[in-house]
Amino acid sequence: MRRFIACPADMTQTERYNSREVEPRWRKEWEARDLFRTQNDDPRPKYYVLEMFPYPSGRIHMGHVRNYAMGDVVARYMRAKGFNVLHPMGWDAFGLPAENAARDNRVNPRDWTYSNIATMKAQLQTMGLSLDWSRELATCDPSYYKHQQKMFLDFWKAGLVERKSAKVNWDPVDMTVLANEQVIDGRGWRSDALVEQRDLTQWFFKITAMSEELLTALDGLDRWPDKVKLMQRNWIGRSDGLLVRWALKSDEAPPAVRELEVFTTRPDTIFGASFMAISPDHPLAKAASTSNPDLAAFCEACRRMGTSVAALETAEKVGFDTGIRAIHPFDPTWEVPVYVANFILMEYGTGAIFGCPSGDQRDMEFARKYGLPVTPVIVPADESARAQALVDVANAKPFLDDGVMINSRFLDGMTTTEALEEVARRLHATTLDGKPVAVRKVQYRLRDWLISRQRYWGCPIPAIHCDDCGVVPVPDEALPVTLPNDVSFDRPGNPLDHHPVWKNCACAQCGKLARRDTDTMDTFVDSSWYFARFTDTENNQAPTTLSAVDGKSGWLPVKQYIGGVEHAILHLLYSRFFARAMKITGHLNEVEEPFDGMFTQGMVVHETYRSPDGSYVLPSDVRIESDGATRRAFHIDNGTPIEIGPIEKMSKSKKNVVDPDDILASWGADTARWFMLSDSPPDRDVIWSEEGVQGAHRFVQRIWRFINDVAGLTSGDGAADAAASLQARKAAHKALAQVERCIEDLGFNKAIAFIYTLVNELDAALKAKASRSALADSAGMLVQMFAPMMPHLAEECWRTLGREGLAAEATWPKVDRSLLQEDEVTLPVQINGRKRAEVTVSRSADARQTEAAVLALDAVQRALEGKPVRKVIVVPQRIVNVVA
RNA sequence: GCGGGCGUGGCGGAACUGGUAGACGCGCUGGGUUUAGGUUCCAGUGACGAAAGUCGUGGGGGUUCGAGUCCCUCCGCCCGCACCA
Repeated sequence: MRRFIACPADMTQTERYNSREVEPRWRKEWEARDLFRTQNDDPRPKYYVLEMFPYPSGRIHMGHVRNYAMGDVVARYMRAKGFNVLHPMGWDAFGLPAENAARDNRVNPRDWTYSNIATMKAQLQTMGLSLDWSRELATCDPSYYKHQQKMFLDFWKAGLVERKSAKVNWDPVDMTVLANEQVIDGRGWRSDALVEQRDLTQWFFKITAMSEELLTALDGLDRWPDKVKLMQRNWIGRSDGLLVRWALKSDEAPPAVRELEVFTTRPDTIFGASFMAISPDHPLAKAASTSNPDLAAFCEACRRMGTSVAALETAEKVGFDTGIRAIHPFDPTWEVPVYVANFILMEYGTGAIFGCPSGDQRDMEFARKYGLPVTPVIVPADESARAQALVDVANAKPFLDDGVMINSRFLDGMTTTEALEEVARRLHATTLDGKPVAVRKVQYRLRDWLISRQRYWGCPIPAIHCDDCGVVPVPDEALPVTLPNDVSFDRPGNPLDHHPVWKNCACAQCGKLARRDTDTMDTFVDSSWYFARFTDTENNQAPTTLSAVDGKSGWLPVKQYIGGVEHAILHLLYSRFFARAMKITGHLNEVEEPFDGMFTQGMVVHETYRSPDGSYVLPSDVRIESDGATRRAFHIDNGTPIEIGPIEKMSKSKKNVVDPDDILASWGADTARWFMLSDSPPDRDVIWSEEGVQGAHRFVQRIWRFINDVAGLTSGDGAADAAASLQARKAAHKALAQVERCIEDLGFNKAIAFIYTLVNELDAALKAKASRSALADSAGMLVQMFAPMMPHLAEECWRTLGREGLAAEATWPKVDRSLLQEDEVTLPVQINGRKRAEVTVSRSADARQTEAAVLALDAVQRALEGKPVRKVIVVPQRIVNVVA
């Protein structure tokens, strides 16, 4: 409760704002009124705002605080604007850390996960987020994953699921598939065992069937960051080229193999071709290996090199001449050697290329290494640059730009673009075995999504393996296939596979004893549709309720999605695929793009601290002293000097972390939220600093004092200063217009800057004896403007001002445009582009009147020094420039 | 290597379609009040200069009455992809 103490200076003094007492009180009030529960049948227009749901790792971190503070501003603002806002929260609850915890601490993964969820939910609730907790979900709950299994089956029926063989990294000791990043120098990161390349039969979602669709639809995502769209474009990686078939010389090629098909985007360089290169996994390489033990050994060596990032970067380009010769499509006498090369990927194109050393760095290296000819075929269009380009090619520097063709027979003299068309046309017109030598082909980098994981803590794949019937889907009515609880992590490998009885089941087709699929789904599947699940309130029969999920009465697409840029490709691309797949299988009505607006927020970064021995020190163990320009750090316990290091992403290893619990407990949620939003543009990194939080906290106190001063005003409006009153109202409406615009653009830092300005102006109006009513009205608007960022303080101020109801329920005020118009405007006056004076004219003054007023100014005449005025440029409401 | 972004005071950053550069905050300086559970108020704070003024948005050039903003060029930093044919 606030209390006033009489003060000698005839001012009131307000007790300091106590967030510890105030914040829980208002949260209880919101909860008691069930304020943030969203009804699907609410007639107001719908607005769906969503932040990426967290993985229940144990505790929230400051990145969560930032992410959810932003989303909450949008949610509260749109609610005040009259929308029916959906703002839910859930848990991305499957994943490996739970299994690691189980192994290391002998806890059950489910117990570990749910206990983390309880902790983190309490933390989030302390933030005062306006979330509809009635829709909370956890992806590890059978009530969630049963729907996912149903959709898997529907996707399967629709031909969107495929079980096929793929090349994977297999760790023979841990008996599991490893991601490329987990293979270090060809060895498993845990076991140190040599990783084998294995062809395993795995489950895939056929995302490549939608490559073109996923690519072109990016153009329609106006409210996505360009950066994210670009990353997705590159990831999908469309290349337009030709498939060209080269005949093989019959005496060297294996029997029955008569041709080699290559994919190329540069057929114009075909006369610069000096070798063919094929993947060690290419059928031709395999066929040729049978009669050539050295080649077989070479291919085997290539396979063993692994696919780790390190291996690929350091691997030298090596090849093996198969002795086979290919015949140039335009010259039957021109023979080109066929090499097996370690850098050719079987997964891309046809697993075979022709190499043109003069136009490609990699081909150049290869040609130099094996003494293959280097024929320049393109030179710069600019003749003066040609000689140098030829010297460069001779010196092993390929020419990569477009230009003019040389050494290319019928192409000579054409531009690169012309040559491309001409070659394509001629290759198409040429036949080999009665068919055109070349056809156009669009190739994508995107691969099918491998969703099989040999893990326990994931969504079981609802499939049955029967010796007689093959792979059989689990019938819908047998769902969910639930995870057993009694699993052991004593042995390496998949606990589901080791479970004594779980995998035994009856075949859904023939009824004979069969085995469950023991793989679980990639956890990215779980997060690819949770936003749709949130739209459902009680229906437990189907993954979505069509009337609620999208279309006229539904929620999707999410109007504003907020999360880290690290999901730019994986999660956001998978979700786009899922929405399309869900539409095909009838789980969505019409939506194909799940997220209408996407925003990627920056990280929370912090200074690093190190003791003299080099070890990192937590910020909470450091005391900072500053004398003038320099800041020094000392250990809080023993006073040892601490070195202040660079500002980096918060990480446990560098110990530059602050615990949200500590921040929320000592400063309060509003201060933490305010600082998170105020200090940097939301898409950039924000530096967490003690000084910064203090500044935010000072502002909280300042608002509290100001509101109490206004609430405590007793003087009637009669004694008020009319000009100050008008100023207060103008300031409030001016700020309101700005804050609105900024919040809608997600420019929270700018919105906050305008709120600061408003407080400065209202403080001045208070001192200038503005009327009680003007101040109270303006202060009310101020409270509404910061309510989305600091909801608890807003409630307390709202009540102090004696306003009805809750700030969280108040309708957003309307900007009074008439108050934004000034009767007189002050314009800067430039002489020859340099500011020399200012002129104040009536708002309605036309250019002639303004010009006359400007030329009458002493300062202008002085600056002109008697020179004649050649021209006067008057930009209404902006500026005047006198040209002399 | 390819693609993208950015470069503004001591710091974080403002500046909508070219129109008073540095809003707002942090920090700092000086002063007042009070005194300590993260005080508050006033004044100042781009550089140089006593001042009028001059110079200032990574460097150089250009377009324009006028450029942080547009164009060319160079430099630096950050991010993404990386043997993709």
